[in-house]
Amino acid sequence: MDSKYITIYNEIVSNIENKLINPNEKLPSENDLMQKYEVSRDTIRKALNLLEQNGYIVKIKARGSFVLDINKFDFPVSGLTSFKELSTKFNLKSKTIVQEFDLINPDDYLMKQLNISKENRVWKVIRIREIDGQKIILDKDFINKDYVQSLTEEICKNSIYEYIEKKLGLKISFAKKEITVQKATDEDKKLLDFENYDMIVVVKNYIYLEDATLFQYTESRHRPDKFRFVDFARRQQ
Amino acid sequence: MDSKYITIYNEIVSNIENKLINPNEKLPSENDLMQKYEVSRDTIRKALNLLEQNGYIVKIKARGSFVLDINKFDFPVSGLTSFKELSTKFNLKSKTIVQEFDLINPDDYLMKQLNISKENRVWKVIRIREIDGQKIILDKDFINKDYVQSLTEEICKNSIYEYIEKKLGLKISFAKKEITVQKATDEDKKLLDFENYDMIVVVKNYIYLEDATLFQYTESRHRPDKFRFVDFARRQQ
DNA sequence: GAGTGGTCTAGACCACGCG
DNA sequence: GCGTGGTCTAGACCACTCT
Repeated sequence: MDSKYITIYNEIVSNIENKLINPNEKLPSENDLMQKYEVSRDTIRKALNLLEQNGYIVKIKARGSFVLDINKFDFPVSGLTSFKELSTKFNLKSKTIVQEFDLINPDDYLMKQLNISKENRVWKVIRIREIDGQKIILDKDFINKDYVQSLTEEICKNSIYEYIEKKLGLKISFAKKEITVQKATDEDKKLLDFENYDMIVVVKNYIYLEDATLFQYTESRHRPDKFRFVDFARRQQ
Repeated sequence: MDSKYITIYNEIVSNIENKLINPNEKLPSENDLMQKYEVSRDTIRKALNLLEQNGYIVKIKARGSFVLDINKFDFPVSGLTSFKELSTKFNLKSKTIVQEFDLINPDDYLMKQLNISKENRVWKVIRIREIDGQKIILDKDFINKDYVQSLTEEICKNSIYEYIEKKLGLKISFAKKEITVQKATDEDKKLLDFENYDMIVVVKNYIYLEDATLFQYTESRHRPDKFRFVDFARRQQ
């Protein structure tokens, strides 16, 4: 059961996405919305703040809240959205090849990345992502076994996220992401359809659970021409 | 005069940055903070929510709020921070060369990017950013003259942002950012110290004012080896 | 002057973690 | 069972825009 403000948020989001409210149009005032949904102003304000944070509206003091015409569906790699979620969202013909699936002892690099000791065990999953018949992305996932006891190759073919969140009930709360561009390695060139590029876009993801423990490190290596990252940033006051 | 919750936010931020509260330590509970600052709980919660959004803390239900050990100063290109702000923050030896400074009629590409018509006039500023003696970044700014009447080459040598925000009092509210990797152009290779790279990282920025009008389009072209983007993302519920 | 969003207060009940 | 953060309410005053 969602809270009231989440329900209201979702309703307004679908109104915007289904063009029941058009870009640049004004939303009803907070007072009107209070009456419409029969809640307090604070509840309305929570819903509107969420809309603002997620780039659906702008609130302008003494004027009202306005729908933005920034296309939300334009976001290929924003936030924490997984490959599975993205490809289903865009209806892409995609395929995942599990190249390697193992339970390993971490080396020094991994111990540092995952902030663990050599007693820990780590799931190592290497996957190749194919879109429209081209091998574009090389994903390397390293997951602390303390948090995910069992994992199968079958799960990796689908979505690890889905398994972790839905089956295990672990809650992912935030991630730190770093994007750099590096020389492509021989491995990159071997495993991907790399044409003549010599650089690769490396996205490192450090993924944290609700209690702020780091449990997964992911390195996502993209062919440069197929990489696109869109971000929506608000100016801190 | 800042509002109470902003003041409290700033105080806690400086406590965290000055290590008066250490990473992984627990903040006082909302109740304690209410008494300490003599404000209502709502005001404390606003301050804590800001801290959470900006990656300083995690709030865990029924346990408390905890300081994160993610280094905030690790963020080279996050949010809307300008080159000037970044280089002073990191004490980098940097230089800005104004390559071109003009008032132009927009071409088709620019009309589309800035969502304007051919009657509009646009400031065109091309700047080369030098760090540690190397020409690393090529910045192309296009600013709708409707919003910024006068601009000088002198201002461009410093910070356009500073001029716009402090002198003109225009408020930047949000930006849409897109990162891609492209083939470097001859212009890139001519104007930058490009060594042997043939790709360039292109960051397109669409910058909006408080009333949601698009007033600036910026294209920032980075030498691939010197590019780094760090992001902090929260999972939407 | 009416209407808007921004801030702030003082209460309330809840679900959850921990001891 | 106590303390925690999450949600919700009902009121208040302010600065600002619109007309």
